[in-house]
Amino acid sequence: MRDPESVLREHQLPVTAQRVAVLREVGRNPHADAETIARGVRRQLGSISRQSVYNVLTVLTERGILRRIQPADSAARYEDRIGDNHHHLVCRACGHTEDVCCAVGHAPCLKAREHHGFRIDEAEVIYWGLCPKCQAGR
Amino acid sequence: MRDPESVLREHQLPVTAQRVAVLREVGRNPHADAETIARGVRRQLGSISRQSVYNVLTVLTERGILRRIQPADSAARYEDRIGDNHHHLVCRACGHTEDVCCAVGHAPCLKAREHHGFRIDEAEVIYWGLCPKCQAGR
DNA sequence: ACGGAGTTTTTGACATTGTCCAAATCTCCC
DNA sequence: GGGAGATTTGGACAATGTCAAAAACTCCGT
Repeated sequence: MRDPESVLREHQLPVTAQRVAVLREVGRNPHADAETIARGVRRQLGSISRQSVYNVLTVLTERGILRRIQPADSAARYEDRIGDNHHHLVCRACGHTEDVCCAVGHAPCLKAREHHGFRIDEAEVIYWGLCPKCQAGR
Repeated sequence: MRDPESVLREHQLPVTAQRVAVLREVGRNPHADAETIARGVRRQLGSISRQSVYNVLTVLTERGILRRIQPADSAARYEDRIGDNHHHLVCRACGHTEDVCCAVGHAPCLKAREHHGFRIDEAEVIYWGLCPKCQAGR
């Protein structure tokens, strides 16, 4: 991701130390959850409130600067790779997550055969399995 | 789903009033969450503890009698339609969920283009959109 | 039927993840 | 530098689960 401060200015968002630090953390640490991001920000700034982490993540997600993913059995995770509609590979054992390219490239990338009258805007795909480390571990 | 008591016996699970009632509720009410199931069971039996609902749902899921789905922003939901690897259509506004047939029919139904060494066993697909009612509501 | 081993259910505390609200603080613009 | 408006903070609260130990129950053999 580009320089956090510029990103914020481009989106007409006031630049605060908390926002800059959160953006930096997400950039360094893709698929991190709120708590992990908070710890990273505390290393940068000394402290940040839990609520601010959530505020910042929510605003950045609403503006499309970050993307939120919420695989089963884990807290919400955030990433700054956005706009390419990629999918995720999640380890059932340790939760480790990798990006995988979408077959089609734009959302919604899959067509449901029946839609029951829904207006569909996204097809979310999560591949579940065991990562190399957890395969070896047993 | 078939008669709950027979299902339990076939799986060599002790038959208890709680298990029978939970199975019946899930059958009547696909995609219900634990709390909704608990309310339904209470109408049948008078009472059930929260923990028992979780115990029963966990056991039945482990045995493959039920399937658990966990879309973002909602509690875990359960269904008794299993084995056909179908996917889900979820309304962003009200959470209403419909089943949609899988294009391929067996898991994993999609191939990731890269797998990063993962051993993949399932491709989970959720289509997000607005259900007919929520489209009309605005 | 009855007894008893082993499982299930219950109860209540606790954990995690997140939201609500009001007060204090900060950013940006003039 | 001042001030309006947005952001951050702190603390309470909510939802969804899990843990552990005691009580109750199911099933099987007799």
